Amino acid sequence: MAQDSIRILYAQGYKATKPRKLVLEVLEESEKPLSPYDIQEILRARGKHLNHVTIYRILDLLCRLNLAHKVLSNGGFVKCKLDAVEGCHRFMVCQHCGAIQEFADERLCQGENRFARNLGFHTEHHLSEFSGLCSQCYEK
Amino acid sequence: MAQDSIRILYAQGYKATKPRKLVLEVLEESEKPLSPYDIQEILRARGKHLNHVTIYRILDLLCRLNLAHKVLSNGGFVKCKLDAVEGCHRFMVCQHCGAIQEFADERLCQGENRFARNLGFHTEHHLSEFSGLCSQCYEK
DNA sequence: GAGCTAATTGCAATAATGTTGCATTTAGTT
DNA sequence: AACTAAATGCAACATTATTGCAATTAGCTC
Repeated sequence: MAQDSIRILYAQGYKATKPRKLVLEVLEESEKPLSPYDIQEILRARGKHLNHVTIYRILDLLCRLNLAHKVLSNGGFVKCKLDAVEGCHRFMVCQHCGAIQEFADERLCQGENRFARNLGFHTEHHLSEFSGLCSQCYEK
Repeated sequence: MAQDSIRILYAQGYKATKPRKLVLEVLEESEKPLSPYDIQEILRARGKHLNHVTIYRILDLLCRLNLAHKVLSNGGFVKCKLDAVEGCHRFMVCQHCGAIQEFADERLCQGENRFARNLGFHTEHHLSEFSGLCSQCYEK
C-alpha cells in the first residue's frame, strides 16, 4: 500500500502532499515501468493535472528514499516492492508484455560481490535486469 | 583495436566509412561511457565535425552488432571489450572516476538464469551494473 | 479552524536529447 | 573513371529534462 511509503515520507521529514500521493498511487497500480510523462498522462485521464516538473521532482525524491526505482532498460519508474538485500535491485522485465517483477536473493549478491572483489572492485550497489519472457507470455 | 570492429562491419555487409571509424576510435580511447553528444564534442575539438544524427545512427548500428553497449545508469556508450557469455553484459562503474570495466563470468550467469527460471521467467539477456569504487579510487 | 512558515508546486522559459524525411555525398564495386 | 546502394548531412521537429522564481499548500501553533 501507498500508506507505507507515506509513512516513510513523514519519517524522513517530507510532506505527504496531494501530488506525491497521486504519483505513488499510479506507480502502485502499475505493473509496468512508467515514464514521468506516462504518469502525467494517466493522471490527466482521471482529471488530475500535475505539472511535469513536479512529477520529475517527486520521482527524484522517491528514488532517493528507495521508494521507487528507475528501470534502466527503458528509463521508466516502478515502485520498489522490496529491499531484502541492501543496495541490490534485480528486475525481470518481460519483453513481450513489459511487466516487471522485482526480486532479491542474498546468494546471487554474495556471488557477484565476491567476483567483483577479486577484480579489485568494491561494490556498493548492484543493479541487474533480466530481459526475457514471463511465464504467461512464454506459454504462447 | 578498432581494426577488429571494422572487420566485423565488413563481414556483416556494412561499409567502413570515415564517420564510423572516427566514432570507433573515440570509443576505443575512452575508458568512460560517452553520450552521442560527448562523442561529437570530442571530435569537434579535433577539427572533425559529425552531425549528431550520424552519431546516433552509428551507435545504433554498433549496438546491434554488439560492438558497443549502452551503459544504462547514465545512458553513455562504451566499446564492447568482450562477449564471452552470450547475451550477458556486466559492467563495473566507478562512482568516483566514472571508469567502466566490462567483464563476464559463466557461473554468475548460470546462477542468475537458474534463479529466474525457478520463478518461471525465461531469460534471454541479462544486464548487470555494479556501482562502487575501482581499486585506484578505493586506495584514497 | 484561523494564521503562520517552510516546503512544495506550478509556470514559463530554456536546454538537452532524440527522431524523421529527403537531398547530397561516398565507399566499394565494375 | 563511372556507377549504385549505402551512408551521411541538413533542417525541421518532437520529446524529455532542467532552472529560477512566484504562488500555493501541508502541517504546525494557537
